[in-house]
Amino acid sequence: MKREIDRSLVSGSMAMLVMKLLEGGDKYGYEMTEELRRRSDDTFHLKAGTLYPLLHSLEEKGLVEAYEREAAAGKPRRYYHLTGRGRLALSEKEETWEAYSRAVYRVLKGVECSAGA
Amino acid sequence: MKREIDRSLVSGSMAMLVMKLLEGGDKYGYEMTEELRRRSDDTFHLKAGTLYPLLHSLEEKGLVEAYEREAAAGKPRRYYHLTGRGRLALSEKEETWEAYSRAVYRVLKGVECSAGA
DNA sequence: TGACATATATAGGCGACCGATATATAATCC
DNA sequence: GGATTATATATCGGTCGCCTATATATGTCA
Repeated sequence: MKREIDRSLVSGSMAMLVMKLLEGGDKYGYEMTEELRRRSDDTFHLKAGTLYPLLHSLEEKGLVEAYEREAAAGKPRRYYHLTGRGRLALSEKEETWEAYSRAVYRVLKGVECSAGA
Repeated sequence: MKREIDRSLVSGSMAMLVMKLLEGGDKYGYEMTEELRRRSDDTFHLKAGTLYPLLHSLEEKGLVEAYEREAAAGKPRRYYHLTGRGRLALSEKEETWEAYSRAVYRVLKGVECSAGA
């Protein structure tokens, strides 16, 4: 079931979603793409070309920390850990998201704010 | 009250919101920025530099039609009308938006899909 | 006269995200 | 043995959404 989402609507929230995944425990990149796809019910297809630069930029900002660990087989994995500042940034982004989606809802459903319409 | 939203989260849905405004009747550009600000409870500050190019592109795609009308005073106003194709595109965008925000909700709230977590 | 609100318009730029491509390792299949 | 696929990370170049800055013209009010 491929419910591919219009890319123009998907912008901006990937950093929040990735950090949200890390809230539940340290993870490596490839794992995140899989988990995001599963948890979003196949809605988000986070690409490698998006994810890895995103993780690097989060690391630069001190929102995540990385460490390498060998896997049972294959290439060693680069795990990411959400820092304290990362948790703070995440909760801010969540608040922002909720305000944003509430506002969209208000416009779409025609809810007027105190002015009865 | 200035609840300015992080721009990186606001991307992508402006075309939908603008068409939604036009669903309630023909409007001119400046009017839309005011109404969007009001209907979103001061969350969306749609700028002229965003709106007018957006309206032009919607017109090119045949989703809206424009006509000029003189105002009681000041510059003549350019009204926009949502076409049939525009209404169709709008309802698609609304569906897309709802699927997207539902998916974000699922990730944020940790709702697993049938796999009990 | 000069500031401000109304009203539309474009150029230039920034940043998010993706496609294409490259890399290395291991398993599977023929 | 060779080809393909899955795992795993990485970068470059490009597209596209939105904004800042700027320009334009008109009317009002101090």
